[in-house]
Amino acid sequence: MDCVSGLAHRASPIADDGDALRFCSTCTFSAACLSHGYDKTALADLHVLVDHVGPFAEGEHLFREGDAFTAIAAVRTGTVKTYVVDHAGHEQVLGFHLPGELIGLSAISNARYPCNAIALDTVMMCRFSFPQLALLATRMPGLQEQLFRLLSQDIGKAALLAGDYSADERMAAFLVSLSRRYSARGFSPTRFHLTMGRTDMANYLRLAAETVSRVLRRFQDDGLVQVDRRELEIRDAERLQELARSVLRD
Amino acid sequence: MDCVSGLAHRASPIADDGDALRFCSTCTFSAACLSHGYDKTALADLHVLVDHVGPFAEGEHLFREGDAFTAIAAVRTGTVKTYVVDHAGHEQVLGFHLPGELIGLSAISNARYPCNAIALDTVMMCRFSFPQLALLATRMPGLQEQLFRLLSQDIGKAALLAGDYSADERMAAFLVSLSRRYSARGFSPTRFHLTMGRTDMANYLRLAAETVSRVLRRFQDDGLVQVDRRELEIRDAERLQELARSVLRD
DNA sequence: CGCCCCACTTGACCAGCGTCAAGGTCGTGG
DNA sequence: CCACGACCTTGACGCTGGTCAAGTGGGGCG
Repeated sequence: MDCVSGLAHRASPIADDGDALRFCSTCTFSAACLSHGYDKTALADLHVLVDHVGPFAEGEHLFREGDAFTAIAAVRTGTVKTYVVDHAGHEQVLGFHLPGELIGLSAISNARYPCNAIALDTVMMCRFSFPQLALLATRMPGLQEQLFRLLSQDIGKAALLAGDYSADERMAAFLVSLSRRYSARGFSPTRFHLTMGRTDMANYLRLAAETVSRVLRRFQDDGLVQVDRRELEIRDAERLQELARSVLRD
Repeated sequence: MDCVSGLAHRASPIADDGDALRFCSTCTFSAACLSHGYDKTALADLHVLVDHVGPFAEGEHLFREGDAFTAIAAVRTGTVKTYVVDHAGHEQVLGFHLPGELIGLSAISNARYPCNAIALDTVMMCRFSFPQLALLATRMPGLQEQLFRLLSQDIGKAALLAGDYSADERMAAFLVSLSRRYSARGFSPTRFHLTMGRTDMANYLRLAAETVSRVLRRFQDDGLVQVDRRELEIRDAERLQELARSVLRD
């Protein structure tokens, strides 16, 4: 099985021309992100330990809870959902990972993935062998520093949804976060496609799916957003941000 | 001000004899924890960049949100509470740090502390200069690995309380967690002193102080615990763990 | 010794959100 | 074109836990 947690597979439709890396902007971006700058020799060093994997079809698992961890991965295209299932069978969504974002940092501590990862649409990934990355980091202080920084960042992020916020605040924060993240990758900050269903959003925000539906409805009636099925338009970013402020802390 | 976030101060009542490190077991433990083993030369290397700070009196701040970050610190004695204040003035407790536990890992990403830290009783700390630690890590792969592991661990921990659990589950998980952590440091797993007030517990568990009171009362009536003011005895660890299971995921 | 203050407890009430149940709508395949 | 199913919406109702208010009790200080 073509899987992020393995290292054997290296097929990529983009790699066929023998010099794939030049064409993979996300990959270059990820490498730059890791090396914290576009230093040429650093990027070259990083590129040799990058692996392109995918495509994964919608509904396909990238890895499952308990799988051995060997590599961290960056999303190139598509959306990845990470989640755990509690002993009552309820799904707890931990996050949605958009293009350019890293997956797997929380797996380092036990060398096993602590959660499942599934593709919400067609997903392509860049995979970085972690042992090799760590080894390289001992020779590149900038890389080490950046890894520390990325890890540290994720600690704070997790605490974000842990507060006791209202359904409105959660939803607003979620939409603002999506908007900012899409915007950072060059997509429209005001119009985007929700790649996850209402149930996934609900499980992420710790709400019932019905509540998600009702809140979105009310946001629309209040002129904050325009929702049609999974297409979303933000119509009053100002007020939405105001609602999200206490959650996002900015 | 004697503060963890600064590096100038080095006074320690224990350091007076000129060879303090031998006597600071927590410090040695922390160093060992960081180097992931008791390798002698590694410990020696680590010891030279350790700083003993304190004592901090109850209510004294170790650092505040926005302070410049230079060092991570391990609690030697006492309890440290980390928290943020939302724009409505409500305190959100992020964690309680017992002897042997590290503070400050989430500050690496921005080089600023993202939260406040306050002593709940008399607190002594070991401080490790982070730049020096990172430098040393480039020469000691084991240390680097351990730092990655510790950072990664904290990512998962934060997600713990993020689920939508009942008041009972939260409280049970909190007590079981305290019990295990005290036990790991050689204290009794069944009898310990709650160093935080009901309000602090409530703000940590995202409950109202009244609810904390009621749940503890009911736990006592059901024979799960015996509470007298801040003294706590666990009387039925079995059932308490069963209640906490879904939160702790074990 | 006694007063006060603060942390905690207890009770009554209420609201937000989850649950259950019944529609609605879109896309797909026969 | 219709029928089915998945996903979403909408409504009615109830429970958990928050809020408000009134006690209780222990520790510290005069």
